[in-house]
Amino acid sequence: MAAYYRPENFSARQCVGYLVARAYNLLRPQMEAVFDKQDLSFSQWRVLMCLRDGIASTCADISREISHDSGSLTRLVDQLDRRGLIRRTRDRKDRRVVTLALTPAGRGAVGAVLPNVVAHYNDVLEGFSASEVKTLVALLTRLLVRAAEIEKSAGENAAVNRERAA
Amino acid sequence: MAAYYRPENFSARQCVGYLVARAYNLLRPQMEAVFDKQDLSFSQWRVLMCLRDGIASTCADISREISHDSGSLTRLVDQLDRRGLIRRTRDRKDRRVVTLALTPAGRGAVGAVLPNVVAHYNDVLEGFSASEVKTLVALLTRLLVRAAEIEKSAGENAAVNRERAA
DNA sequence: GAATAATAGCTGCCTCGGCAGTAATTGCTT
DNA sequence: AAGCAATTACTGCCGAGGCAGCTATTATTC
Repeated sequence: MAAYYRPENFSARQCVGYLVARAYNLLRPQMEAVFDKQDLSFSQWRVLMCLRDGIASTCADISREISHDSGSLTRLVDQLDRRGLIRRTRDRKDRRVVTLALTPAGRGAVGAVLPNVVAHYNDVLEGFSASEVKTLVALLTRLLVRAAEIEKSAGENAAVNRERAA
Repeated sequence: MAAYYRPENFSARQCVGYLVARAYNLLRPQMEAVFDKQDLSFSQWRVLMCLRDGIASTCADISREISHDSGSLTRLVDQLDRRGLIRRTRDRKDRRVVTLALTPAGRGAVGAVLPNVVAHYNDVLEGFSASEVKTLVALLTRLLVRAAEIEKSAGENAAVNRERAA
């Protein structure tokens, strides 16, 4: 695309980033309320979903998936481990890696909250047709992929700069 | 809509909330990097944009717009005020209210960063047609409106419960 | 094969932002 | 008119999460 936004006619309310931030800031506390009964946080839930859906199974992969730094993830994993919802296993082949897995209790917790999560998202999507939701999901996914690309190339540039400085 | 999601076939990657969170977590640090040169934070930027676009002009309205609590907003306003980017004025009609306005310096700061902001968002939207962006903006806006409705009714329910408890 | 780089996970430290509580002001009720 | 509820802005307090630094392990390079 040539260039959708221009400085002359830029307005926050038409800006994808502004809207995403606003949506996140509205949805997140609502999700926290949904998880409150089960004593879970939204971030913990995201970790559980990564494991349940097979999106990622090591600390490093999960931290990339949910954009948390590795330190923050260690603490999240600590909490879930302490409550017996997940299990840590040191990898045999690569002994740096800790592989995570849902325990039966963890699967149970997910099953217990899932109906409430589903109900809330359906509530938020009231008035949307199925095809509209599909479109939204598809567009957000594309945005995501692109943003991750930018992230990655920014990291590489930083590495190059570090090298130049040395 | 009947019910888009169901517990049986729910997957995180197809979930609007999961995608919004991921998008936010990717976009936000990128925006922080854009503002870094001007010593602005993304949150400060959002306040400035509210004022520039006439979205809101009091602490209370801005705090609702960006979903920050009033305490957090006070501190954001402190920072911007201290740097001379905005001006606080106690309202004459309603003396509880503090009305905010951009100073010339504030307008200058916005103008200085705006091209970089625009450039970054265009970068993120590479590969999107203009109509796709319009669709995404429209769908996100509808999601937002609905989420705000839920937020509001949740607050009313809480008030009712408080009353019942009393 | 030794040296260097890169990656995984972990630990202090610090900032941002949410929560609860406060004072001042206004609106509502009766 | 008077008291009660609601709203605005502000202040301590605390937790979540980012950053820098660390060790252990693996990959790369010479």
